[in-house]
Amino acid sequence: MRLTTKGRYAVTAMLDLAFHSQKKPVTLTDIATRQTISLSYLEQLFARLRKAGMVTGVRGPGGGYKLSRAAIDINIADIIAAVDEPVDSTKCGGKGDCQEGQPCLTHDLWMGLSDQIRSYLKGISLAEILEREHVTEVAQRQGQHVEHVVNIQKQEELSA
Amino acid sequence: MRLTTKGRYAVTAMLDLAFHSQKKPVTLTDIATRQTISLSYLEQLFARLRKAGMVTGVRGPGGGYKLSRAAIDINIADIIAAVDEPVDSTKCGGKGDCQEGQPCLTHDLWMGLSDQIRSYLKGISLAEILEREHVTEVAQRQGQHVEHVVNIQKQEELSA
DNA sequence: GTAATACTTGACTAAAATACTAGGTTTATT
DNA sequence: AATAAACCTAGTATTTTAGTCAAGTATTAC
Repeated sequence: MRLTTKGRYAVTAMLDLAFHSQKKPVTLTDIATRQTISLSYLEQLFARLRKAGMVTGVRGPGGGYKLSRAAIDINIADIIAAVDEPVDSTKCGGKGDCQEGQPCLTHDLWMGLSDQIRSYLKGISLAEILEREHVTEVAQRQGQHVEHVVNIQKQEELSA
Repeated sequence: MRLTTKGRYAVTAMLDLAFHSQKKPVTLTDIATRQTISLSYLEQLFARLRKAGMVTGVRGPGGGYKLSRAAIDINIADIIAAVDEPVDSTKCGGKGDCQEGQPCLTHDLWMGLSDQIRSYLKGISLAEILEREHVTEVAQRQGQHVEHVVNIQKQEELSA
């Protein structure tokens, strides 16, 4: 499990999508504008997210992207895994037969830690982040849409 | 908080150091050999770890590196922070005044998540990882100390 | 059907990070 | 003095990141 800016872009875009695609699909142009990410870079990321089955593209005028599942069923670990190249972090190809068994000692240690982080991020859904952060932070700053937010959360609870 | 191969190398090296520096200092050459990391790369990493006050260098023959504190007082987040360049992940320099307040929405969301990961990793010490992983995995492979392992496992079961 | 809008694909690139190489200088032990 | 080790500095090849650019294909409103 790696945590890079690429993964951050993906999570950021997915959060934006989860927040804005309640009614109609959201265009990548919109996300690119709001999050100041280049459109083509977003296209690359969303191609992977689509292959991973997390988003659905709607073509034609009025189209865009929407989440394939409810926001509560999409976790952070899957988003990051979708856009990241899977790197083989072991030098022995996972066979555990480095010289004298020792070098793989810390490989195992690290991978155990990595798994912990992964399962931790698996336990966090888009919906949870929006719930947790959004209402307190953003609605305050924007000073509006508070009722709207609350309504959306209720809808999500029903569909979950 | 980023999680890259650089951080993994640092954690790996620190785990190796924690494991092998019980009595005398450990040379970077030893770590480089065991973990198949280039010596000079290790030197770069340990220069940062030393500046962060996590390791102490002992010069001269018989010298090497040792932990500055007990392994239980060194956490993973600090190790990664020590070797990583701090990147400003906000486009507005943390001032929160991107256009119309919107772009910083997801910045905040992500940084909240990043803080969660950081505090999670802050709660994991080198000593804990060694305890948790080491005995079961490595000793088995080495084909010795089995009784010792069994005893420790029983202790873990009791404490679990 | 045409046009508008959206998504797809592939080639390319500048900049940064990664991992390493080489060569030195101190410092302390023997 | 010789040696072993940390410590320092600079450079460098490779890979990844974070895009850009160009030319498509697909869908729907009209």
